Amino acid sequence: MKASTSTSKPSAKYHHGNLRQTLLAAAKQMIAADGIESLSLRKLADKVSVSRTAAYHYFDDKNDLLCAIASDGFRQWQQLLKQSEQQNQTERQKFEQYLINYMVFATHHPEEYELMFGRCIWKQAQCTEELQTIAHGTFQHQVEMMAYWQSIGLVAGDNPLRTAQIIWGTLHGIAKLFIDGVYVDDTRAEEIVKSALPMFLVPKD
Amino acid sequence: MKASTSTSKPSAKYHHGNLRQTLLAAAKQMIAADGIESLSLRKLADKVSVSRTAAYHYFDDKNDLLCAIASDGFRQWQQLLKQSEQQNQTERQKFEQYLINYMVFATHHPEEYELMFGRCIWKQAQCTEELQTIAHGTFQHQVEMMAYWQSIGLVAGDNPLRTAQIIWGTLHGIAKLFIDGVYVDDTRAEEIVKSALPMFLVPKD
DNA sequence: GCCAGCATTTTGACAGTGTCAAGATTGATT
DNA sequence: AATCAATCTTGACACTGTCAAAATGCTGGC
Repeated sequence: MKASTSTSKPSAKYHHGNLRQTLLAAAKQMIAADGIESLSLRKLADKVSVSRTAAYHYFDDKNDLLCAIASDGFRQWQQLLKQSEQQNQTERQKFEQYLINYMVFATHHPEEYELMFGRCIWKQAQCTEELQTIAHGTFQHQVEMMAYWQSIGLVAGDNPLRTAQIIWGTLHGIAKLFIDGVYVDDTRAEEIVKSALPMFLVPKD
Repeated sequence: MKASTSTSKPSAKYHHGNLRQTLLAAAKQMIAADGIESLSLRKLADKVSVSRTAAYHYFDDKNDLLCAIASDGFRQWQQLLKQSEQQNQTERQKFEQYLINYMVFATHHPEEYELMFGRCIWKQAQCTEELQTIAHGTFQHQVEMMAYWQSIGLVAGDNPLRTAQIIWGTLHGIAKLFIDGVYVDDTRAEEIVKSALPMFLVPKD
């Protein structure tokens, strides 16, 4: 199979041309609008004006499609991290920025975040090899960053892995309580994270 | 063979007698075994040897049944808290015990925990008035305890609500990462929480 | 040109789901 | 014993994911 370097024209022909991408885009749009659980392959097919089972030529099953969306989410998150790391700031600022980035990403892409880190894929279904790989890479990177910040005396704690787990847990927990609608007050997730920040740092004085 | 041997009353009568309780018990057992999403009203009805729609006489719909299970979960959690609070320990010990209790409850009743705090009910569907009430009470209690520990100089921070949100977020996040299978290493959730504990406390010296 | 072969898409079908409406059964009350 | 309300069952419908087989259109070899 070859990557079609053809003219990317959205024609409504029998052979769609780039159905895989179209499906992914439409699916993302639909879960952003109505949530993961209200996405059905049939509604998706309808939206793209294609038959019910057309998607099965590009995805093994529904789970495979969701995994693909999650993988895209990880790529997006990695790119955002990359951009942010390039700005030259103090390490303290970078750490704070990382926490805020995490929160902003999670709350701005709640459904994709759920796919990336939620039970839907990780517990219930088995995840694609691609997803497994890219997710693991992201986790690894996360731990390494935490370990670094710890090594330079910015972040408290003596066990890097343990500390990374706790900090990530905190971010994840706050994000999920917001996303799932348990925290519904007007408090912004960002502010909560800023409040939590000193907890993680080595005492200054 | 039927599963009716588990219950002490193998009454296969038309009028079941205590179908509501039987349904709840069987449903809990099923979600504990195979997860929330693989619970169907029809399989549940089968297990209890009753017709497909019998449950509709006691529950508005599937969501209503799940809400009832979640409510029971909150009652169970409240009871566990009560027991634990009666033991006379130092406040510091009580705080630690609270964190551990939370983690043990979450990891020992993962599916019920998901119903209590997860998206399934809080985001996707609307929750029962009963659930709303009991859950709100639990949250309130949680915040009050945190505020108290903060007021006596045990827990750090000057904004009780904010601090409660963060600590709860941390617990929730770590719990969910374990429950959803993102944290799969042999590290025990309890130990992670114990590591996190000093983060929350006012520095000793 | 044309036709075989292949990738792509569709149609048909099936089992499973939640849920509503209407009927059947039973225990209790008059 | 007849009636009634609570309880449970049957029938039906729309919706879901997914498989097998058929249909369609593109492309390369003659």
